[in-house]
Amino acid sequence: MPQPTLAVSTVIFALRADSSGKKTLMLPLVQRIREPQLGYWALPGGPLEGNEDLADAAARNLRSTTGLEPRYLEQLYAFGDPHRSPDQRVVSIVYWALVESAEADKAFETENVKWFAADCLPDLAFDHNLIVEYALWRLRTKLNYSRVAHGFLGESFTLTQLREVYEVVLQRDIDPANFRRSIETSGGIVATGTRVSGGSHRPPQLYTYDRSLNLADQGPLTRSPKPTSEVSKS
Amino acid sequence: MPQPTLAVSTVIFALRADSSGKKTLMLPLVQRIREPQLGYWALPGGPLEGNEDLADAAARNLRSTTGLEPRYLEQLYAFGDPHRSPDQRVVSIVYWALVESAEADKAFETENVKWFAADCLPDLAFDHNLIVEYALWRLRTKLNYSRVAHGFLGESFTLTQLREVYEVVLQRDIDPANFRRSIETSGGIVATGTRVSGGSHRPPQLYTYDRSLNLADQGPLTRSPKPTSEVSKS
DNA sequence: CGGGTTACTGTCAGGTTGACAATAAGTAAA
DNA sequence: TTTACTTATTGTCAACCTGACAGTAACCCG
Repeated sequence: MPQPTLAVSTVIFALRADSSGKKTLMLPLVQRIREPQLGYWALPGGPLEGNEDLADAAARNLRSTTGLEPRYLEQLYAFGDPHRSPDQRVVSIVYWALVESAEADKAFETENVKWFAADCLPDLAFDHNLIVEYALWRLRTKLNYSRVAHGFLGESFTLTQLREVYEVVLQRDIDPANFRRSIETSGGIVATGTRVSGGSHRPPQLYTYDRSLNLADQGPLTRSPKPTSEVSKS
Repeated sequence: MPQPTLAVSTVIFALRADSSGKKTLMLPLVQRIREPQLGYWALPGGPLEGNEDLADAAARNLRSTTGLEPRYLEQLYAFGDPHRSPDQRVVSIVYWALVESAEADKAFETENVKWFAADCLPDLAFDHNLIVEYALWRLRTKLNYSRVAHGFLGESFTLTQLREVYEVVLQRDIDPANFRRSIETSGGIVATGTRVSGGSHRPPQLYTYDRSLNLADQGPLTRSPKPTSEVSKS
């Protein structure tokens, strides 16, 4: 009895402007260029190579698909239903990733790679609709109790930018005052002191995530934060 | 380049009396009878067979290890570090399971299968210490926002039994009055009307989990509850 | 300098939570 | 039979958290 084929795929999320210009949660898909499911859109993925860690394999095909580095990468689930691929048995270990908005706009798009709005997908290859649905659920759930939101943003950001991430992903308006309070009390964020001028309004302050805290919330699996010499600075 | 070997293992939890008679969170381990890591204790597991779903494979080796049916079974994580097994590349898809206390006591124990207290394990084979640590973290985390606790109990139970599950797993005392209130308001539990007599105190009421709700909390992955004809009963 | 816009602070009512007092309903001992 | 003991169950209260929203601050632009 042959061993099942092992593949690694990734659900890549970014906030980008959709066709109407509104910031939307989007993900890149690739069009299948061979059977089975030729022509269908699918999650980027491929076989596990050589001596590569699972997460590295995910990062690699994220890079080859979008040309970008993920700011957040986490294992989602292993899908192994015997009939999820018509011909041969394939077990897919799926990761989900967040990439920064600013850079995601620079990502290449080709004939066979397109970005789709996460809540408005066509029929995808295999069980990939279910996979995306689950990734979306995980992202939304996790936004509420951990700090994944920074995966969509750059090094520093205003509270309004951070709030916008929540609003777009959770699809509801959030009171700016209450948002500020809850973020400030739950900690993990540090004011840089610098402000963004230029808007025709009071200039907002820039914040950074506190790297001395590790709130990725994966328990014992979390790689311990690299020992930065900055810890003693404050 | 050979495909990595794919294996399925399971962390099985049950509440059982330890040597001193105290209810403890325990798990069964098997002793390795071949290289690599001969003699070390390890999680029960084995290769994926034929046309079997991943969860079925986990359930199968849970049955063959403990002789019991799990009351709860969920995928934990796929471990694929290239060096986790010395000789060949093995990717393990690990599940975690809860079995009912009453029955767990009937489970067979042999020379090569023993139960260990979850918080007091020897050095295990491969990366299995890390795996158990993560499973334990997941169990404790999940106890707080979902209804997994019933996986340790039978069909019906008193609130004290339910509370005891929380106390043993989370290793802290819980106020019975507050526990009752929080369980009652969060719902999902139904009084059966019958009481347990025999104790030298006021007889407690028996409760059942409300099967019409699905609070396993796996989002879209949750198999929808079997359409029972009982739904229309109430 | 005044209007427009967003940043930020303050307040208040309602809900939730933990600590703990009080009562209920059994068994067992006196 | 009455009292003691044990757990079940209900009630109360203060501290805290949250959502709604009013009010002030600081910038740009005309």
